[in-house]
Amino acid sequence: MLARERLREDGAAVAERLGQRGADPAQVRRWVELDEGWRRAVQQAEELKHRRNEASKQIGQAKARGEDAAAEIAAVGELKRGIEKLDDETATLHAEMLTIEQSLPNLAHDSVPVGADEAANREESRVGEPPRFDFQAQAHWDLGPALGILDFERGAKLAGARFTTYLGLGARLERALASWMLDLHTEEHGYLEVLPPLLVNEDSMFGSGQLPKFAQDAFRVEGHGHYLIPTSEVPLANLHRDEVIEEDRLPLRYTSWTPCFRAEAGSYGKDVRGLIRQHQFQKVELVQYAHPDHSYEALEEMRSHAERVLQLLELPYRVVCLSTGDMGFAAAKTYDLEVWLPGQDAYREISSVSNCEAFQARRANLKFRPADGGRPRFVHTLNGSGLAVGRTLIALLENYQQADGSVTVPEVLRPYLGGVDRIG
RNA sequence: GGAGAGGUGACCGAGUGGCCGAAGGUGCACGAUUGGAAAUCGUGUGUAGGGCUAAACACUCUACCGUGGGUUCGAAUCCCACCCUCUCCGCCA
Repeated sequence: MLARERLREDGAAVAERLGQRGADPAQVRRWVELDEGWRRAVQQAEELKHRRNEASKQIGQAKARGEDAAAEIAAVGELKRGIEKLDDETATLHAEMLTIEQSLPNLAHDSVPVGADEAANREESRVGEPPRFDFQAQAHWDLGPALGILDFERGAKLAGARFTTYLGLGARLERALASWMLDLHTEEHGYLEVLPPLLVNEDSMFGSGQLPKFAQDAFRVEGHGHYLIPTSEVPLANLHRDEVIEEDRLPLRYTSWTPCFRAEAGSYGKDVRGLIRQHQFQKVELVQYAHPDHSYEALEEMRSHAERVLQLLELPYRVVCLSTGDMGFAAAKTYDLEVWLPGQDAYREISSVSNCEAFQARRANLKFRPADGGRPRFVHTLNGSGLAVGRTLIALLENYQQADGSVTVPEVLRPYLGGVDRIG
């Protein structure tokens, strides 16, 4: 959520900037209107409550003296009706304000390119050379089944479209990748490994921004009110919900390897083949709670942590700064890492690293107490994939494929695969 | 799932209708004391929202004692529902 003071004092500018993100500027204007009415009503209601409280005090004292207070009690009845009416009014106005606030996306950072969609994204850098094959490169959806390590038909049989079953070295490679990534982030990048609940409550989904607006994207467990996490960003960003962190503990860095579940509503016909877009996939996630003054340094740092994974795997990739129109709801600035996929002859997203500034912190009430003893302030939260494991496996299969259909295993992973250096 | 106990400020803990935003203690901050420290003494120490203000934790009002409703002139305190924690039983990886 955005800061209310921001909407109040700078409504016109906010409306314009949110318009660049595809939000409806009229919503902001409506909010400003509601806010004026709400504050007026709150003021009146509080005035009446003050009078009621005073009168009640008088009544109490009169009764203590043994006097009859029937007349005073009758007079308070009048106030009560006024309070009730004003309370109803404020509640109605406030409810609509909340609906709007909760549906407004974050404001983009000044350095973000302005544009309607991914066409306006800005390429920041390219690292590594796409491999040249002297044979016809295959896509992972051909390589995997041929090697007997991915089974799309049986995934579909067991669960339906967008589900896959991994077998043998496929399953093991996925596990090895995740395990290696976690070790890298915990041992070299300073993250604390977390194994969180995979089902979370509504408050958690609200805190990180999935609810209420994107309910259709999530799987909800019927009869329990729990949601399957769409990313471990959700539990990690809610870890300190309603807490005040001492400043000297910042930044807090967490990493987690979990399955992620996404309904993929509205993605019909997109990436229907292969592992790219699944209802269930695994991801190693990075989350930081940073001091507001240092969150953009933290963003660059976190991006480098994700890049490191690709560099060590020697996978070619590029870095893209998402435009205002392509960014996610909670983000103020996002870098996507896109890995080269020879089977598709294209760069595809394998990691997304964002600074949400105080957007999630306001929703989840994440604060820190300044070292100078001042009042608690909102932290900045950052999240990034480090990396999407399934997509990393795709990238390995496609980039490391050989003419005979086998796949070599990158050096760094071999210890995690019991020394196996080739699949197939 | 069954039975019981309990949820109060950073923490412990008192409080069964008004004088309670909340005793007392611990912690923390500042001050006194000291050569310095400990001990001791004093003062202060919640969050959110509104108003006022150039701005402000300066002032003022409102709300908050697990959550949401209700009763009452008045609720931490009474009533209802729900959530969570703990203990025992059952079940179970």
